[in-house]
Amino acid sequence: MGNSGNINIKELAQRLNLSKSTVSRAFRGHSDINLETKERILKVAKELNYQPNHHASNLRAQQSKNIAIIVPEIANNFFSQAIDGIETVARERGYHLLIYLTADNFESEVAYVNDLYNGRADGIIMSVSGEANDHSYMNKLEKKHIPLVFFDRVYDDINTAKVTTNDYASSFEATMHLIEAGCKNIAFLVTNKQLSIGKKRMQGYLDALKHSGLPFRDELIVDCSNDINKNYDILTHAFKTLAIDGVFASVERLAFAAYYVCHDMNINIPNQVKVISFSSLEIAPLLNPALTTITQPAYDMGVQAATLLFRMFAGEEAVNDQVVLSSKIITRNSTL
Amino acid sequence: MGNSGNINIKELAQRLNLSKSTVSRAFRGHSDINLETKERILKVAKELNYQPNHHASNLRAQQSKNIAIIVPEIANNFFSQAIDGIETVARERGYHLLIYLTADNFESEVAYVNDLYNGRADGIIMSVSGEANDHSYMNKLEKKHIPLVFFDRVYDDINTAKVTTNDYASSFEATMHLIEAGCKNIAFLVTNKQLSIGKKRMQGYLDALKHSGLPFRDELIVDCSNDINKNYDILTHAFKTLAIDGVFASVERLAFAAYYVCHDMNINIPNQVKVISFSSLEIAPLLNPALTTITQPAYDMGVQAATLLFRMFAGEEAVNDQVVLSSKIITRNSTL
DNA sequence: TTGTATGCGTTATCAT
DNA sequence: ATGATAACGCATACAA
Repeated sequence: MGNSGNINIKELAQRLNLSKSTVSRAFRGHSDINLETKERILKVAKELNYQPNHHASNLRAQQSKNIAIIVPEIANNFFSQAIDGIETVARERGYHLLIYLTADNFESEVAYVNDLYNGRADGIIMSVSGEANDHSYMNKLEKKHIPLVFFDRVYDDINTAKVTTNDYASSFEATMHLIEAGCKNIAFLVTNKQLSIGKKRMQGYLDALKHSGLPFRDELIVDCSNDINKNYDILTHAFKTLAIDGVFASVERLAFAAYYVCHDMNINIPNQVKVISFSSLEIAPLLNPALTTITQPAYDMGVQAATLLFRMFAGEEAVNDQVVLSSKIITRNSTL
Repeated sequence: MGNSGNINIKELAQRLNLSKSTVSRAFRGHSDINLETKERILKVAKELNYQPNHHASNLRAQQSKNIAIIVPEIANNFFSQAIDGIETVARERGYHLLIYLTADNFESEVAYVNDLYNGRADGIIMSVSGEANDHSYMNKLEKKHIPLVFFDRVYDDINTAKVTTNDYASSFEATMHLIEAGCKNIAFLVTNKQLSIGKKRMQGYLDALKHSGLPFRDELIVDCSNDINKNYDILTHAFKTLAIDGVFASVERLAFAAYYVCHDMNINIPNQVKVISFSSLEIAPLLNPALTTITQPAYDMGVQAATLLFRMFAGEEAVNDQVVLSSKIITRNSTL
């Protein structure tokens, strides 16, 4: 038997009475090779379960056919749908997907990126962690010629391709929607005010208030955490003290927290408080009450991000490409 | 400048006036090396962004430090939570995660598995596609010494480590719950009757009927698809014709479909129809009405699956390990 | 059309 | 403690 099941090109060539090069040619597209020889090789290869070793091939080719996806979390409607989109494009092109979860931890993010300088991935698609820090470390990627595409949550100061949605405009619109529904004390729920995405959404909120002549109250910007229990407490306190009659959640998770709190405090949605939220939840209509959402084209964003990355692989200077897709506000009972 | 940003061990050694071997030693744990030399090497390496090439290292070591995860879909509460669990364990051990989505397509599954014989991954964690077919092709993995762990959706005839939940028992219990709530005509919603997981859950349903002396009606086994519109039609027809007063959804998605249909047909849940479902939805309490669920420990299953895989990496004969975790029935308003 | 030889970047063995 | 060298498995340039 020998080392059963670990046949390499050399052994295969011996069994076929051919040279390694000829066998190799059978597996590559180009290079001349006799059709019959090729078929004979492939047939035996299949029988013996031979496949060219990935590391050896890639060491020569200096590429991995891997794409690294770095996201804060995966158990999240938005990100899982986006990954789905990336997968569709990557699979078409024969690329593989590596997944990294930062849990919004900046150190993890840095560690992952640093771990990708070694050829494990040919490119990176990333939605950045929530923490505000020095991210110049990312510039090293450029030096290594590893293409990078940001999506949704981006670092504005890093010069690379980006796929985002019209956060400012839809936030403005969402806030106007609440105002038109009669809300006067609208809370804006954020997880991280510093993050560019939080800023843009907040700016839309602020400008809508101003546009409508409503006063801005700093307390109504409710800075939440990633901890579900803490958020419950934060929101409970907010509802107790702020006379809130409208909630704009910049992130799905915070809308759910608001639902739980309102339920427990016997606050009726939408009669006493109206709620709108960024959300990719497909069953938003099934909630009690059905949630009015600003729905981002998550899947499509993934497709676009992957497409940009492949453009960069092809040598096109896509670094400056900024794709902006539109979110859609879907009105449901929570803002009736 | 030269080929900027693509420094290798040879160049690094030259700049340091050292040999490749010494530089290499600085990066590996073992082998003797002068501490000062080591620090000097690491310092310069960091400055130049040098990292040992992944393909070269792995070609030598004959391993990739990659784990392949093959699942039907990722935009799914259960699977994304399970992946989260796998990630936690894998990250701890310095392993990377490759993700493959089969969309319940058997050909894709086969293609992916076949694509993993080449060293790209050291092991596979898999939840199988829904189609019933000949899966003996998987035995090749064993020959290649690529450890395999199934979770949740398994092929019973493939002899390898498995992580599942007590599907039969919890299905029995779930059905009993409906019966005790007064249901007489309980529909069982499946996506694929052939798949082992569907069978086990169905058996629990059947035995509970028998146990309670309720008649079994074949029409009440409602075979659904993966297409959301088709399911809507199938269920609408079922509700129109079968006098259903209870629904047991073997899969989350089908419970949602039932919710939509009931809403549109003005069927009140739980007054006219009670609904229970396998589900990993974290916001089940927020649904209208709150959904009674059989909740699988998704995250934990991922952790267990990964742990088993590492045990196999370590050479332990875990092939026969069958971990069975318990699901939990959480009663909510949909079965009140 | 096929074979020979070299190098991809690393690490382990053996020498010094 | 450090250096020279072979080998991991493959794919190409060149020779035949």
